[in-house]
Amino acid sequence: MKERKIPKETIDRLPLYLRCLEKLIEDGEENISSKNFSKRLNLNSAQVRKDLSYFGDFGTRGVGYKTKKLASKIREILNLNTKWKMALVGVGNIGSALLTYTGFDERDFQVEMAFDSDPELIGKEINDVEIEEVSRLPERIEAEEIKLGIIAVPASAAQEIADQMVEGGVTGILNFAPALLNLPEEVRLAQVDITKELEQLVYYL
Amino acid sequence: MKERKIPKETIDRLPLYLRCLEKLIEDGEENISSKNFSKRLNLNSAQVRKDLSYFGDFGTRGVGYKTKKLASKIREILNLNTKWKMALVGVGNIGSALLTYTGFDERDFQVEMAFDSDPELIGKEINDVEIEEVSRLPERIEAEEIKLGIIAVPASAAQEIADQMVEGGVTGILNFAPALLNLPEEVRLAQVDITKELEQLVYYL
DNA sequence: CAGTGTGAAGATGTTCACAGCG
DNA sequence: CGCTGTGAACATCTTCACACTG
Repeated sequence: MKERKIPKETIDRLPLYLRCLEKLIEDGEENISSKNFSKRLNLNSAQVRKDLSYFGDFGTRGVGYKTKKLASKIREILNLNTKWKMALVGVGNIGSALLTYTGFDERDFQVEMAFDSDPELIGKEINDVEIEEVSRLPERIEAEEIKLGIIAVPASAAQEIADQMVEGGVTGILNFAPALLNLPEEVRLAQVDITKELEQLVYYL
Repeated sequence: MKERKIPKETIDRLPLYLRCLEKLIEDGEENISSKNFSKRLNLNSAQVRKDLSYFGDFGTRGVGYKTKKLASKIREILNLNTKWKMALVGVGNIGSALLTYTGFDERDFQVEMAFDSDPELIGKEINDVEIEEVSRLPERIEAEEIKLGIIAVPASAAQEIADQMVEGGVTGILNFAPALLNLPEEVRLAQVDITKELEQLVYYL
């Protein structure tokens, strides 16, 4: 293992490796080669080996990678050994879908609190989460030490919410609003932009 | 303008340019320089100029780009001059959020039909769209000449739905299921993978 | 001897720097 | 004179090819 800088593309692929491994483990597979891996994920096998080698020598020459050991290693690399509690802001279409979303691995991610500005919604419960008044956001996430925020408000309100999240001590934001957020250096952003995806998609059609 | 191959990263940025331009137009701005553009989008100004120059010489030296002209040019490049009708499959959390989603520019994208396998849902209407039996999917999208499909079913069912969409003549798929789809060469895929985004995000925290 | 780990080559994307135009 | 458009330099990422090992 070398102390090289890790390409962000490699980080991009780690979740895919992990997902693939978990399927293999379920099927009772004990080992997987980079070749087999690469076939399943439509990658080059050298890519797989290089990606994994950034983090250590996990493989066995002549054999491949042990599925369980590698999965556990990747979970460790990705910081998936604590359950991440998240604060959701904006309980509209997307927000309420996320509150009942079953796609998160419950081991890893959980929406712990939800906020909205609509008085009609305050106090309601969705999936055991009570919707709170958005003005309490910074105070509440600070008190509960929540480090992950999800923004599901209209674009026009997104920056303000982001600022409040940062104020409350969040270090990562998942943003569904089609807005460019200005964040301090140390706060990481992941953007999910459905319209942008569609616009790109139709370019190629 | 050269006949060079256009980087996919450039295509990635076009929707952002467009969104920025539309805001500028709203504000009554007639021109924008690559420098100003780059500040708003956190890019290098040479990047902006290079991206735009792939499609023609849209700028005026000493002045910049005409906001309206450029916006209209980008819409043309992205194929946003027809309204894209979409077929949604899977009216669960995410699916129903998409049916009432107001984030699509209605000029460009519209969910035209929706399908599910749950008999409880068939026949119901959400936002003027009647939910149909998923077995009718290929036939119906072929009849209506729908070219864009949205997959919002569990990962285990995603490939099957994708196949049926292709059978019905879809040429682009937006997939929300955390599954790797196998598609014919000519069908384009856009993937929205919330859990993957979160997993990447926490790597950096 | 099959399959990893990795330098080196190749491909792709970004930034610099400046000629040249309006 | 300011700003575009663009070769050339630079940076990053991917793939090749093979030495080496379990």
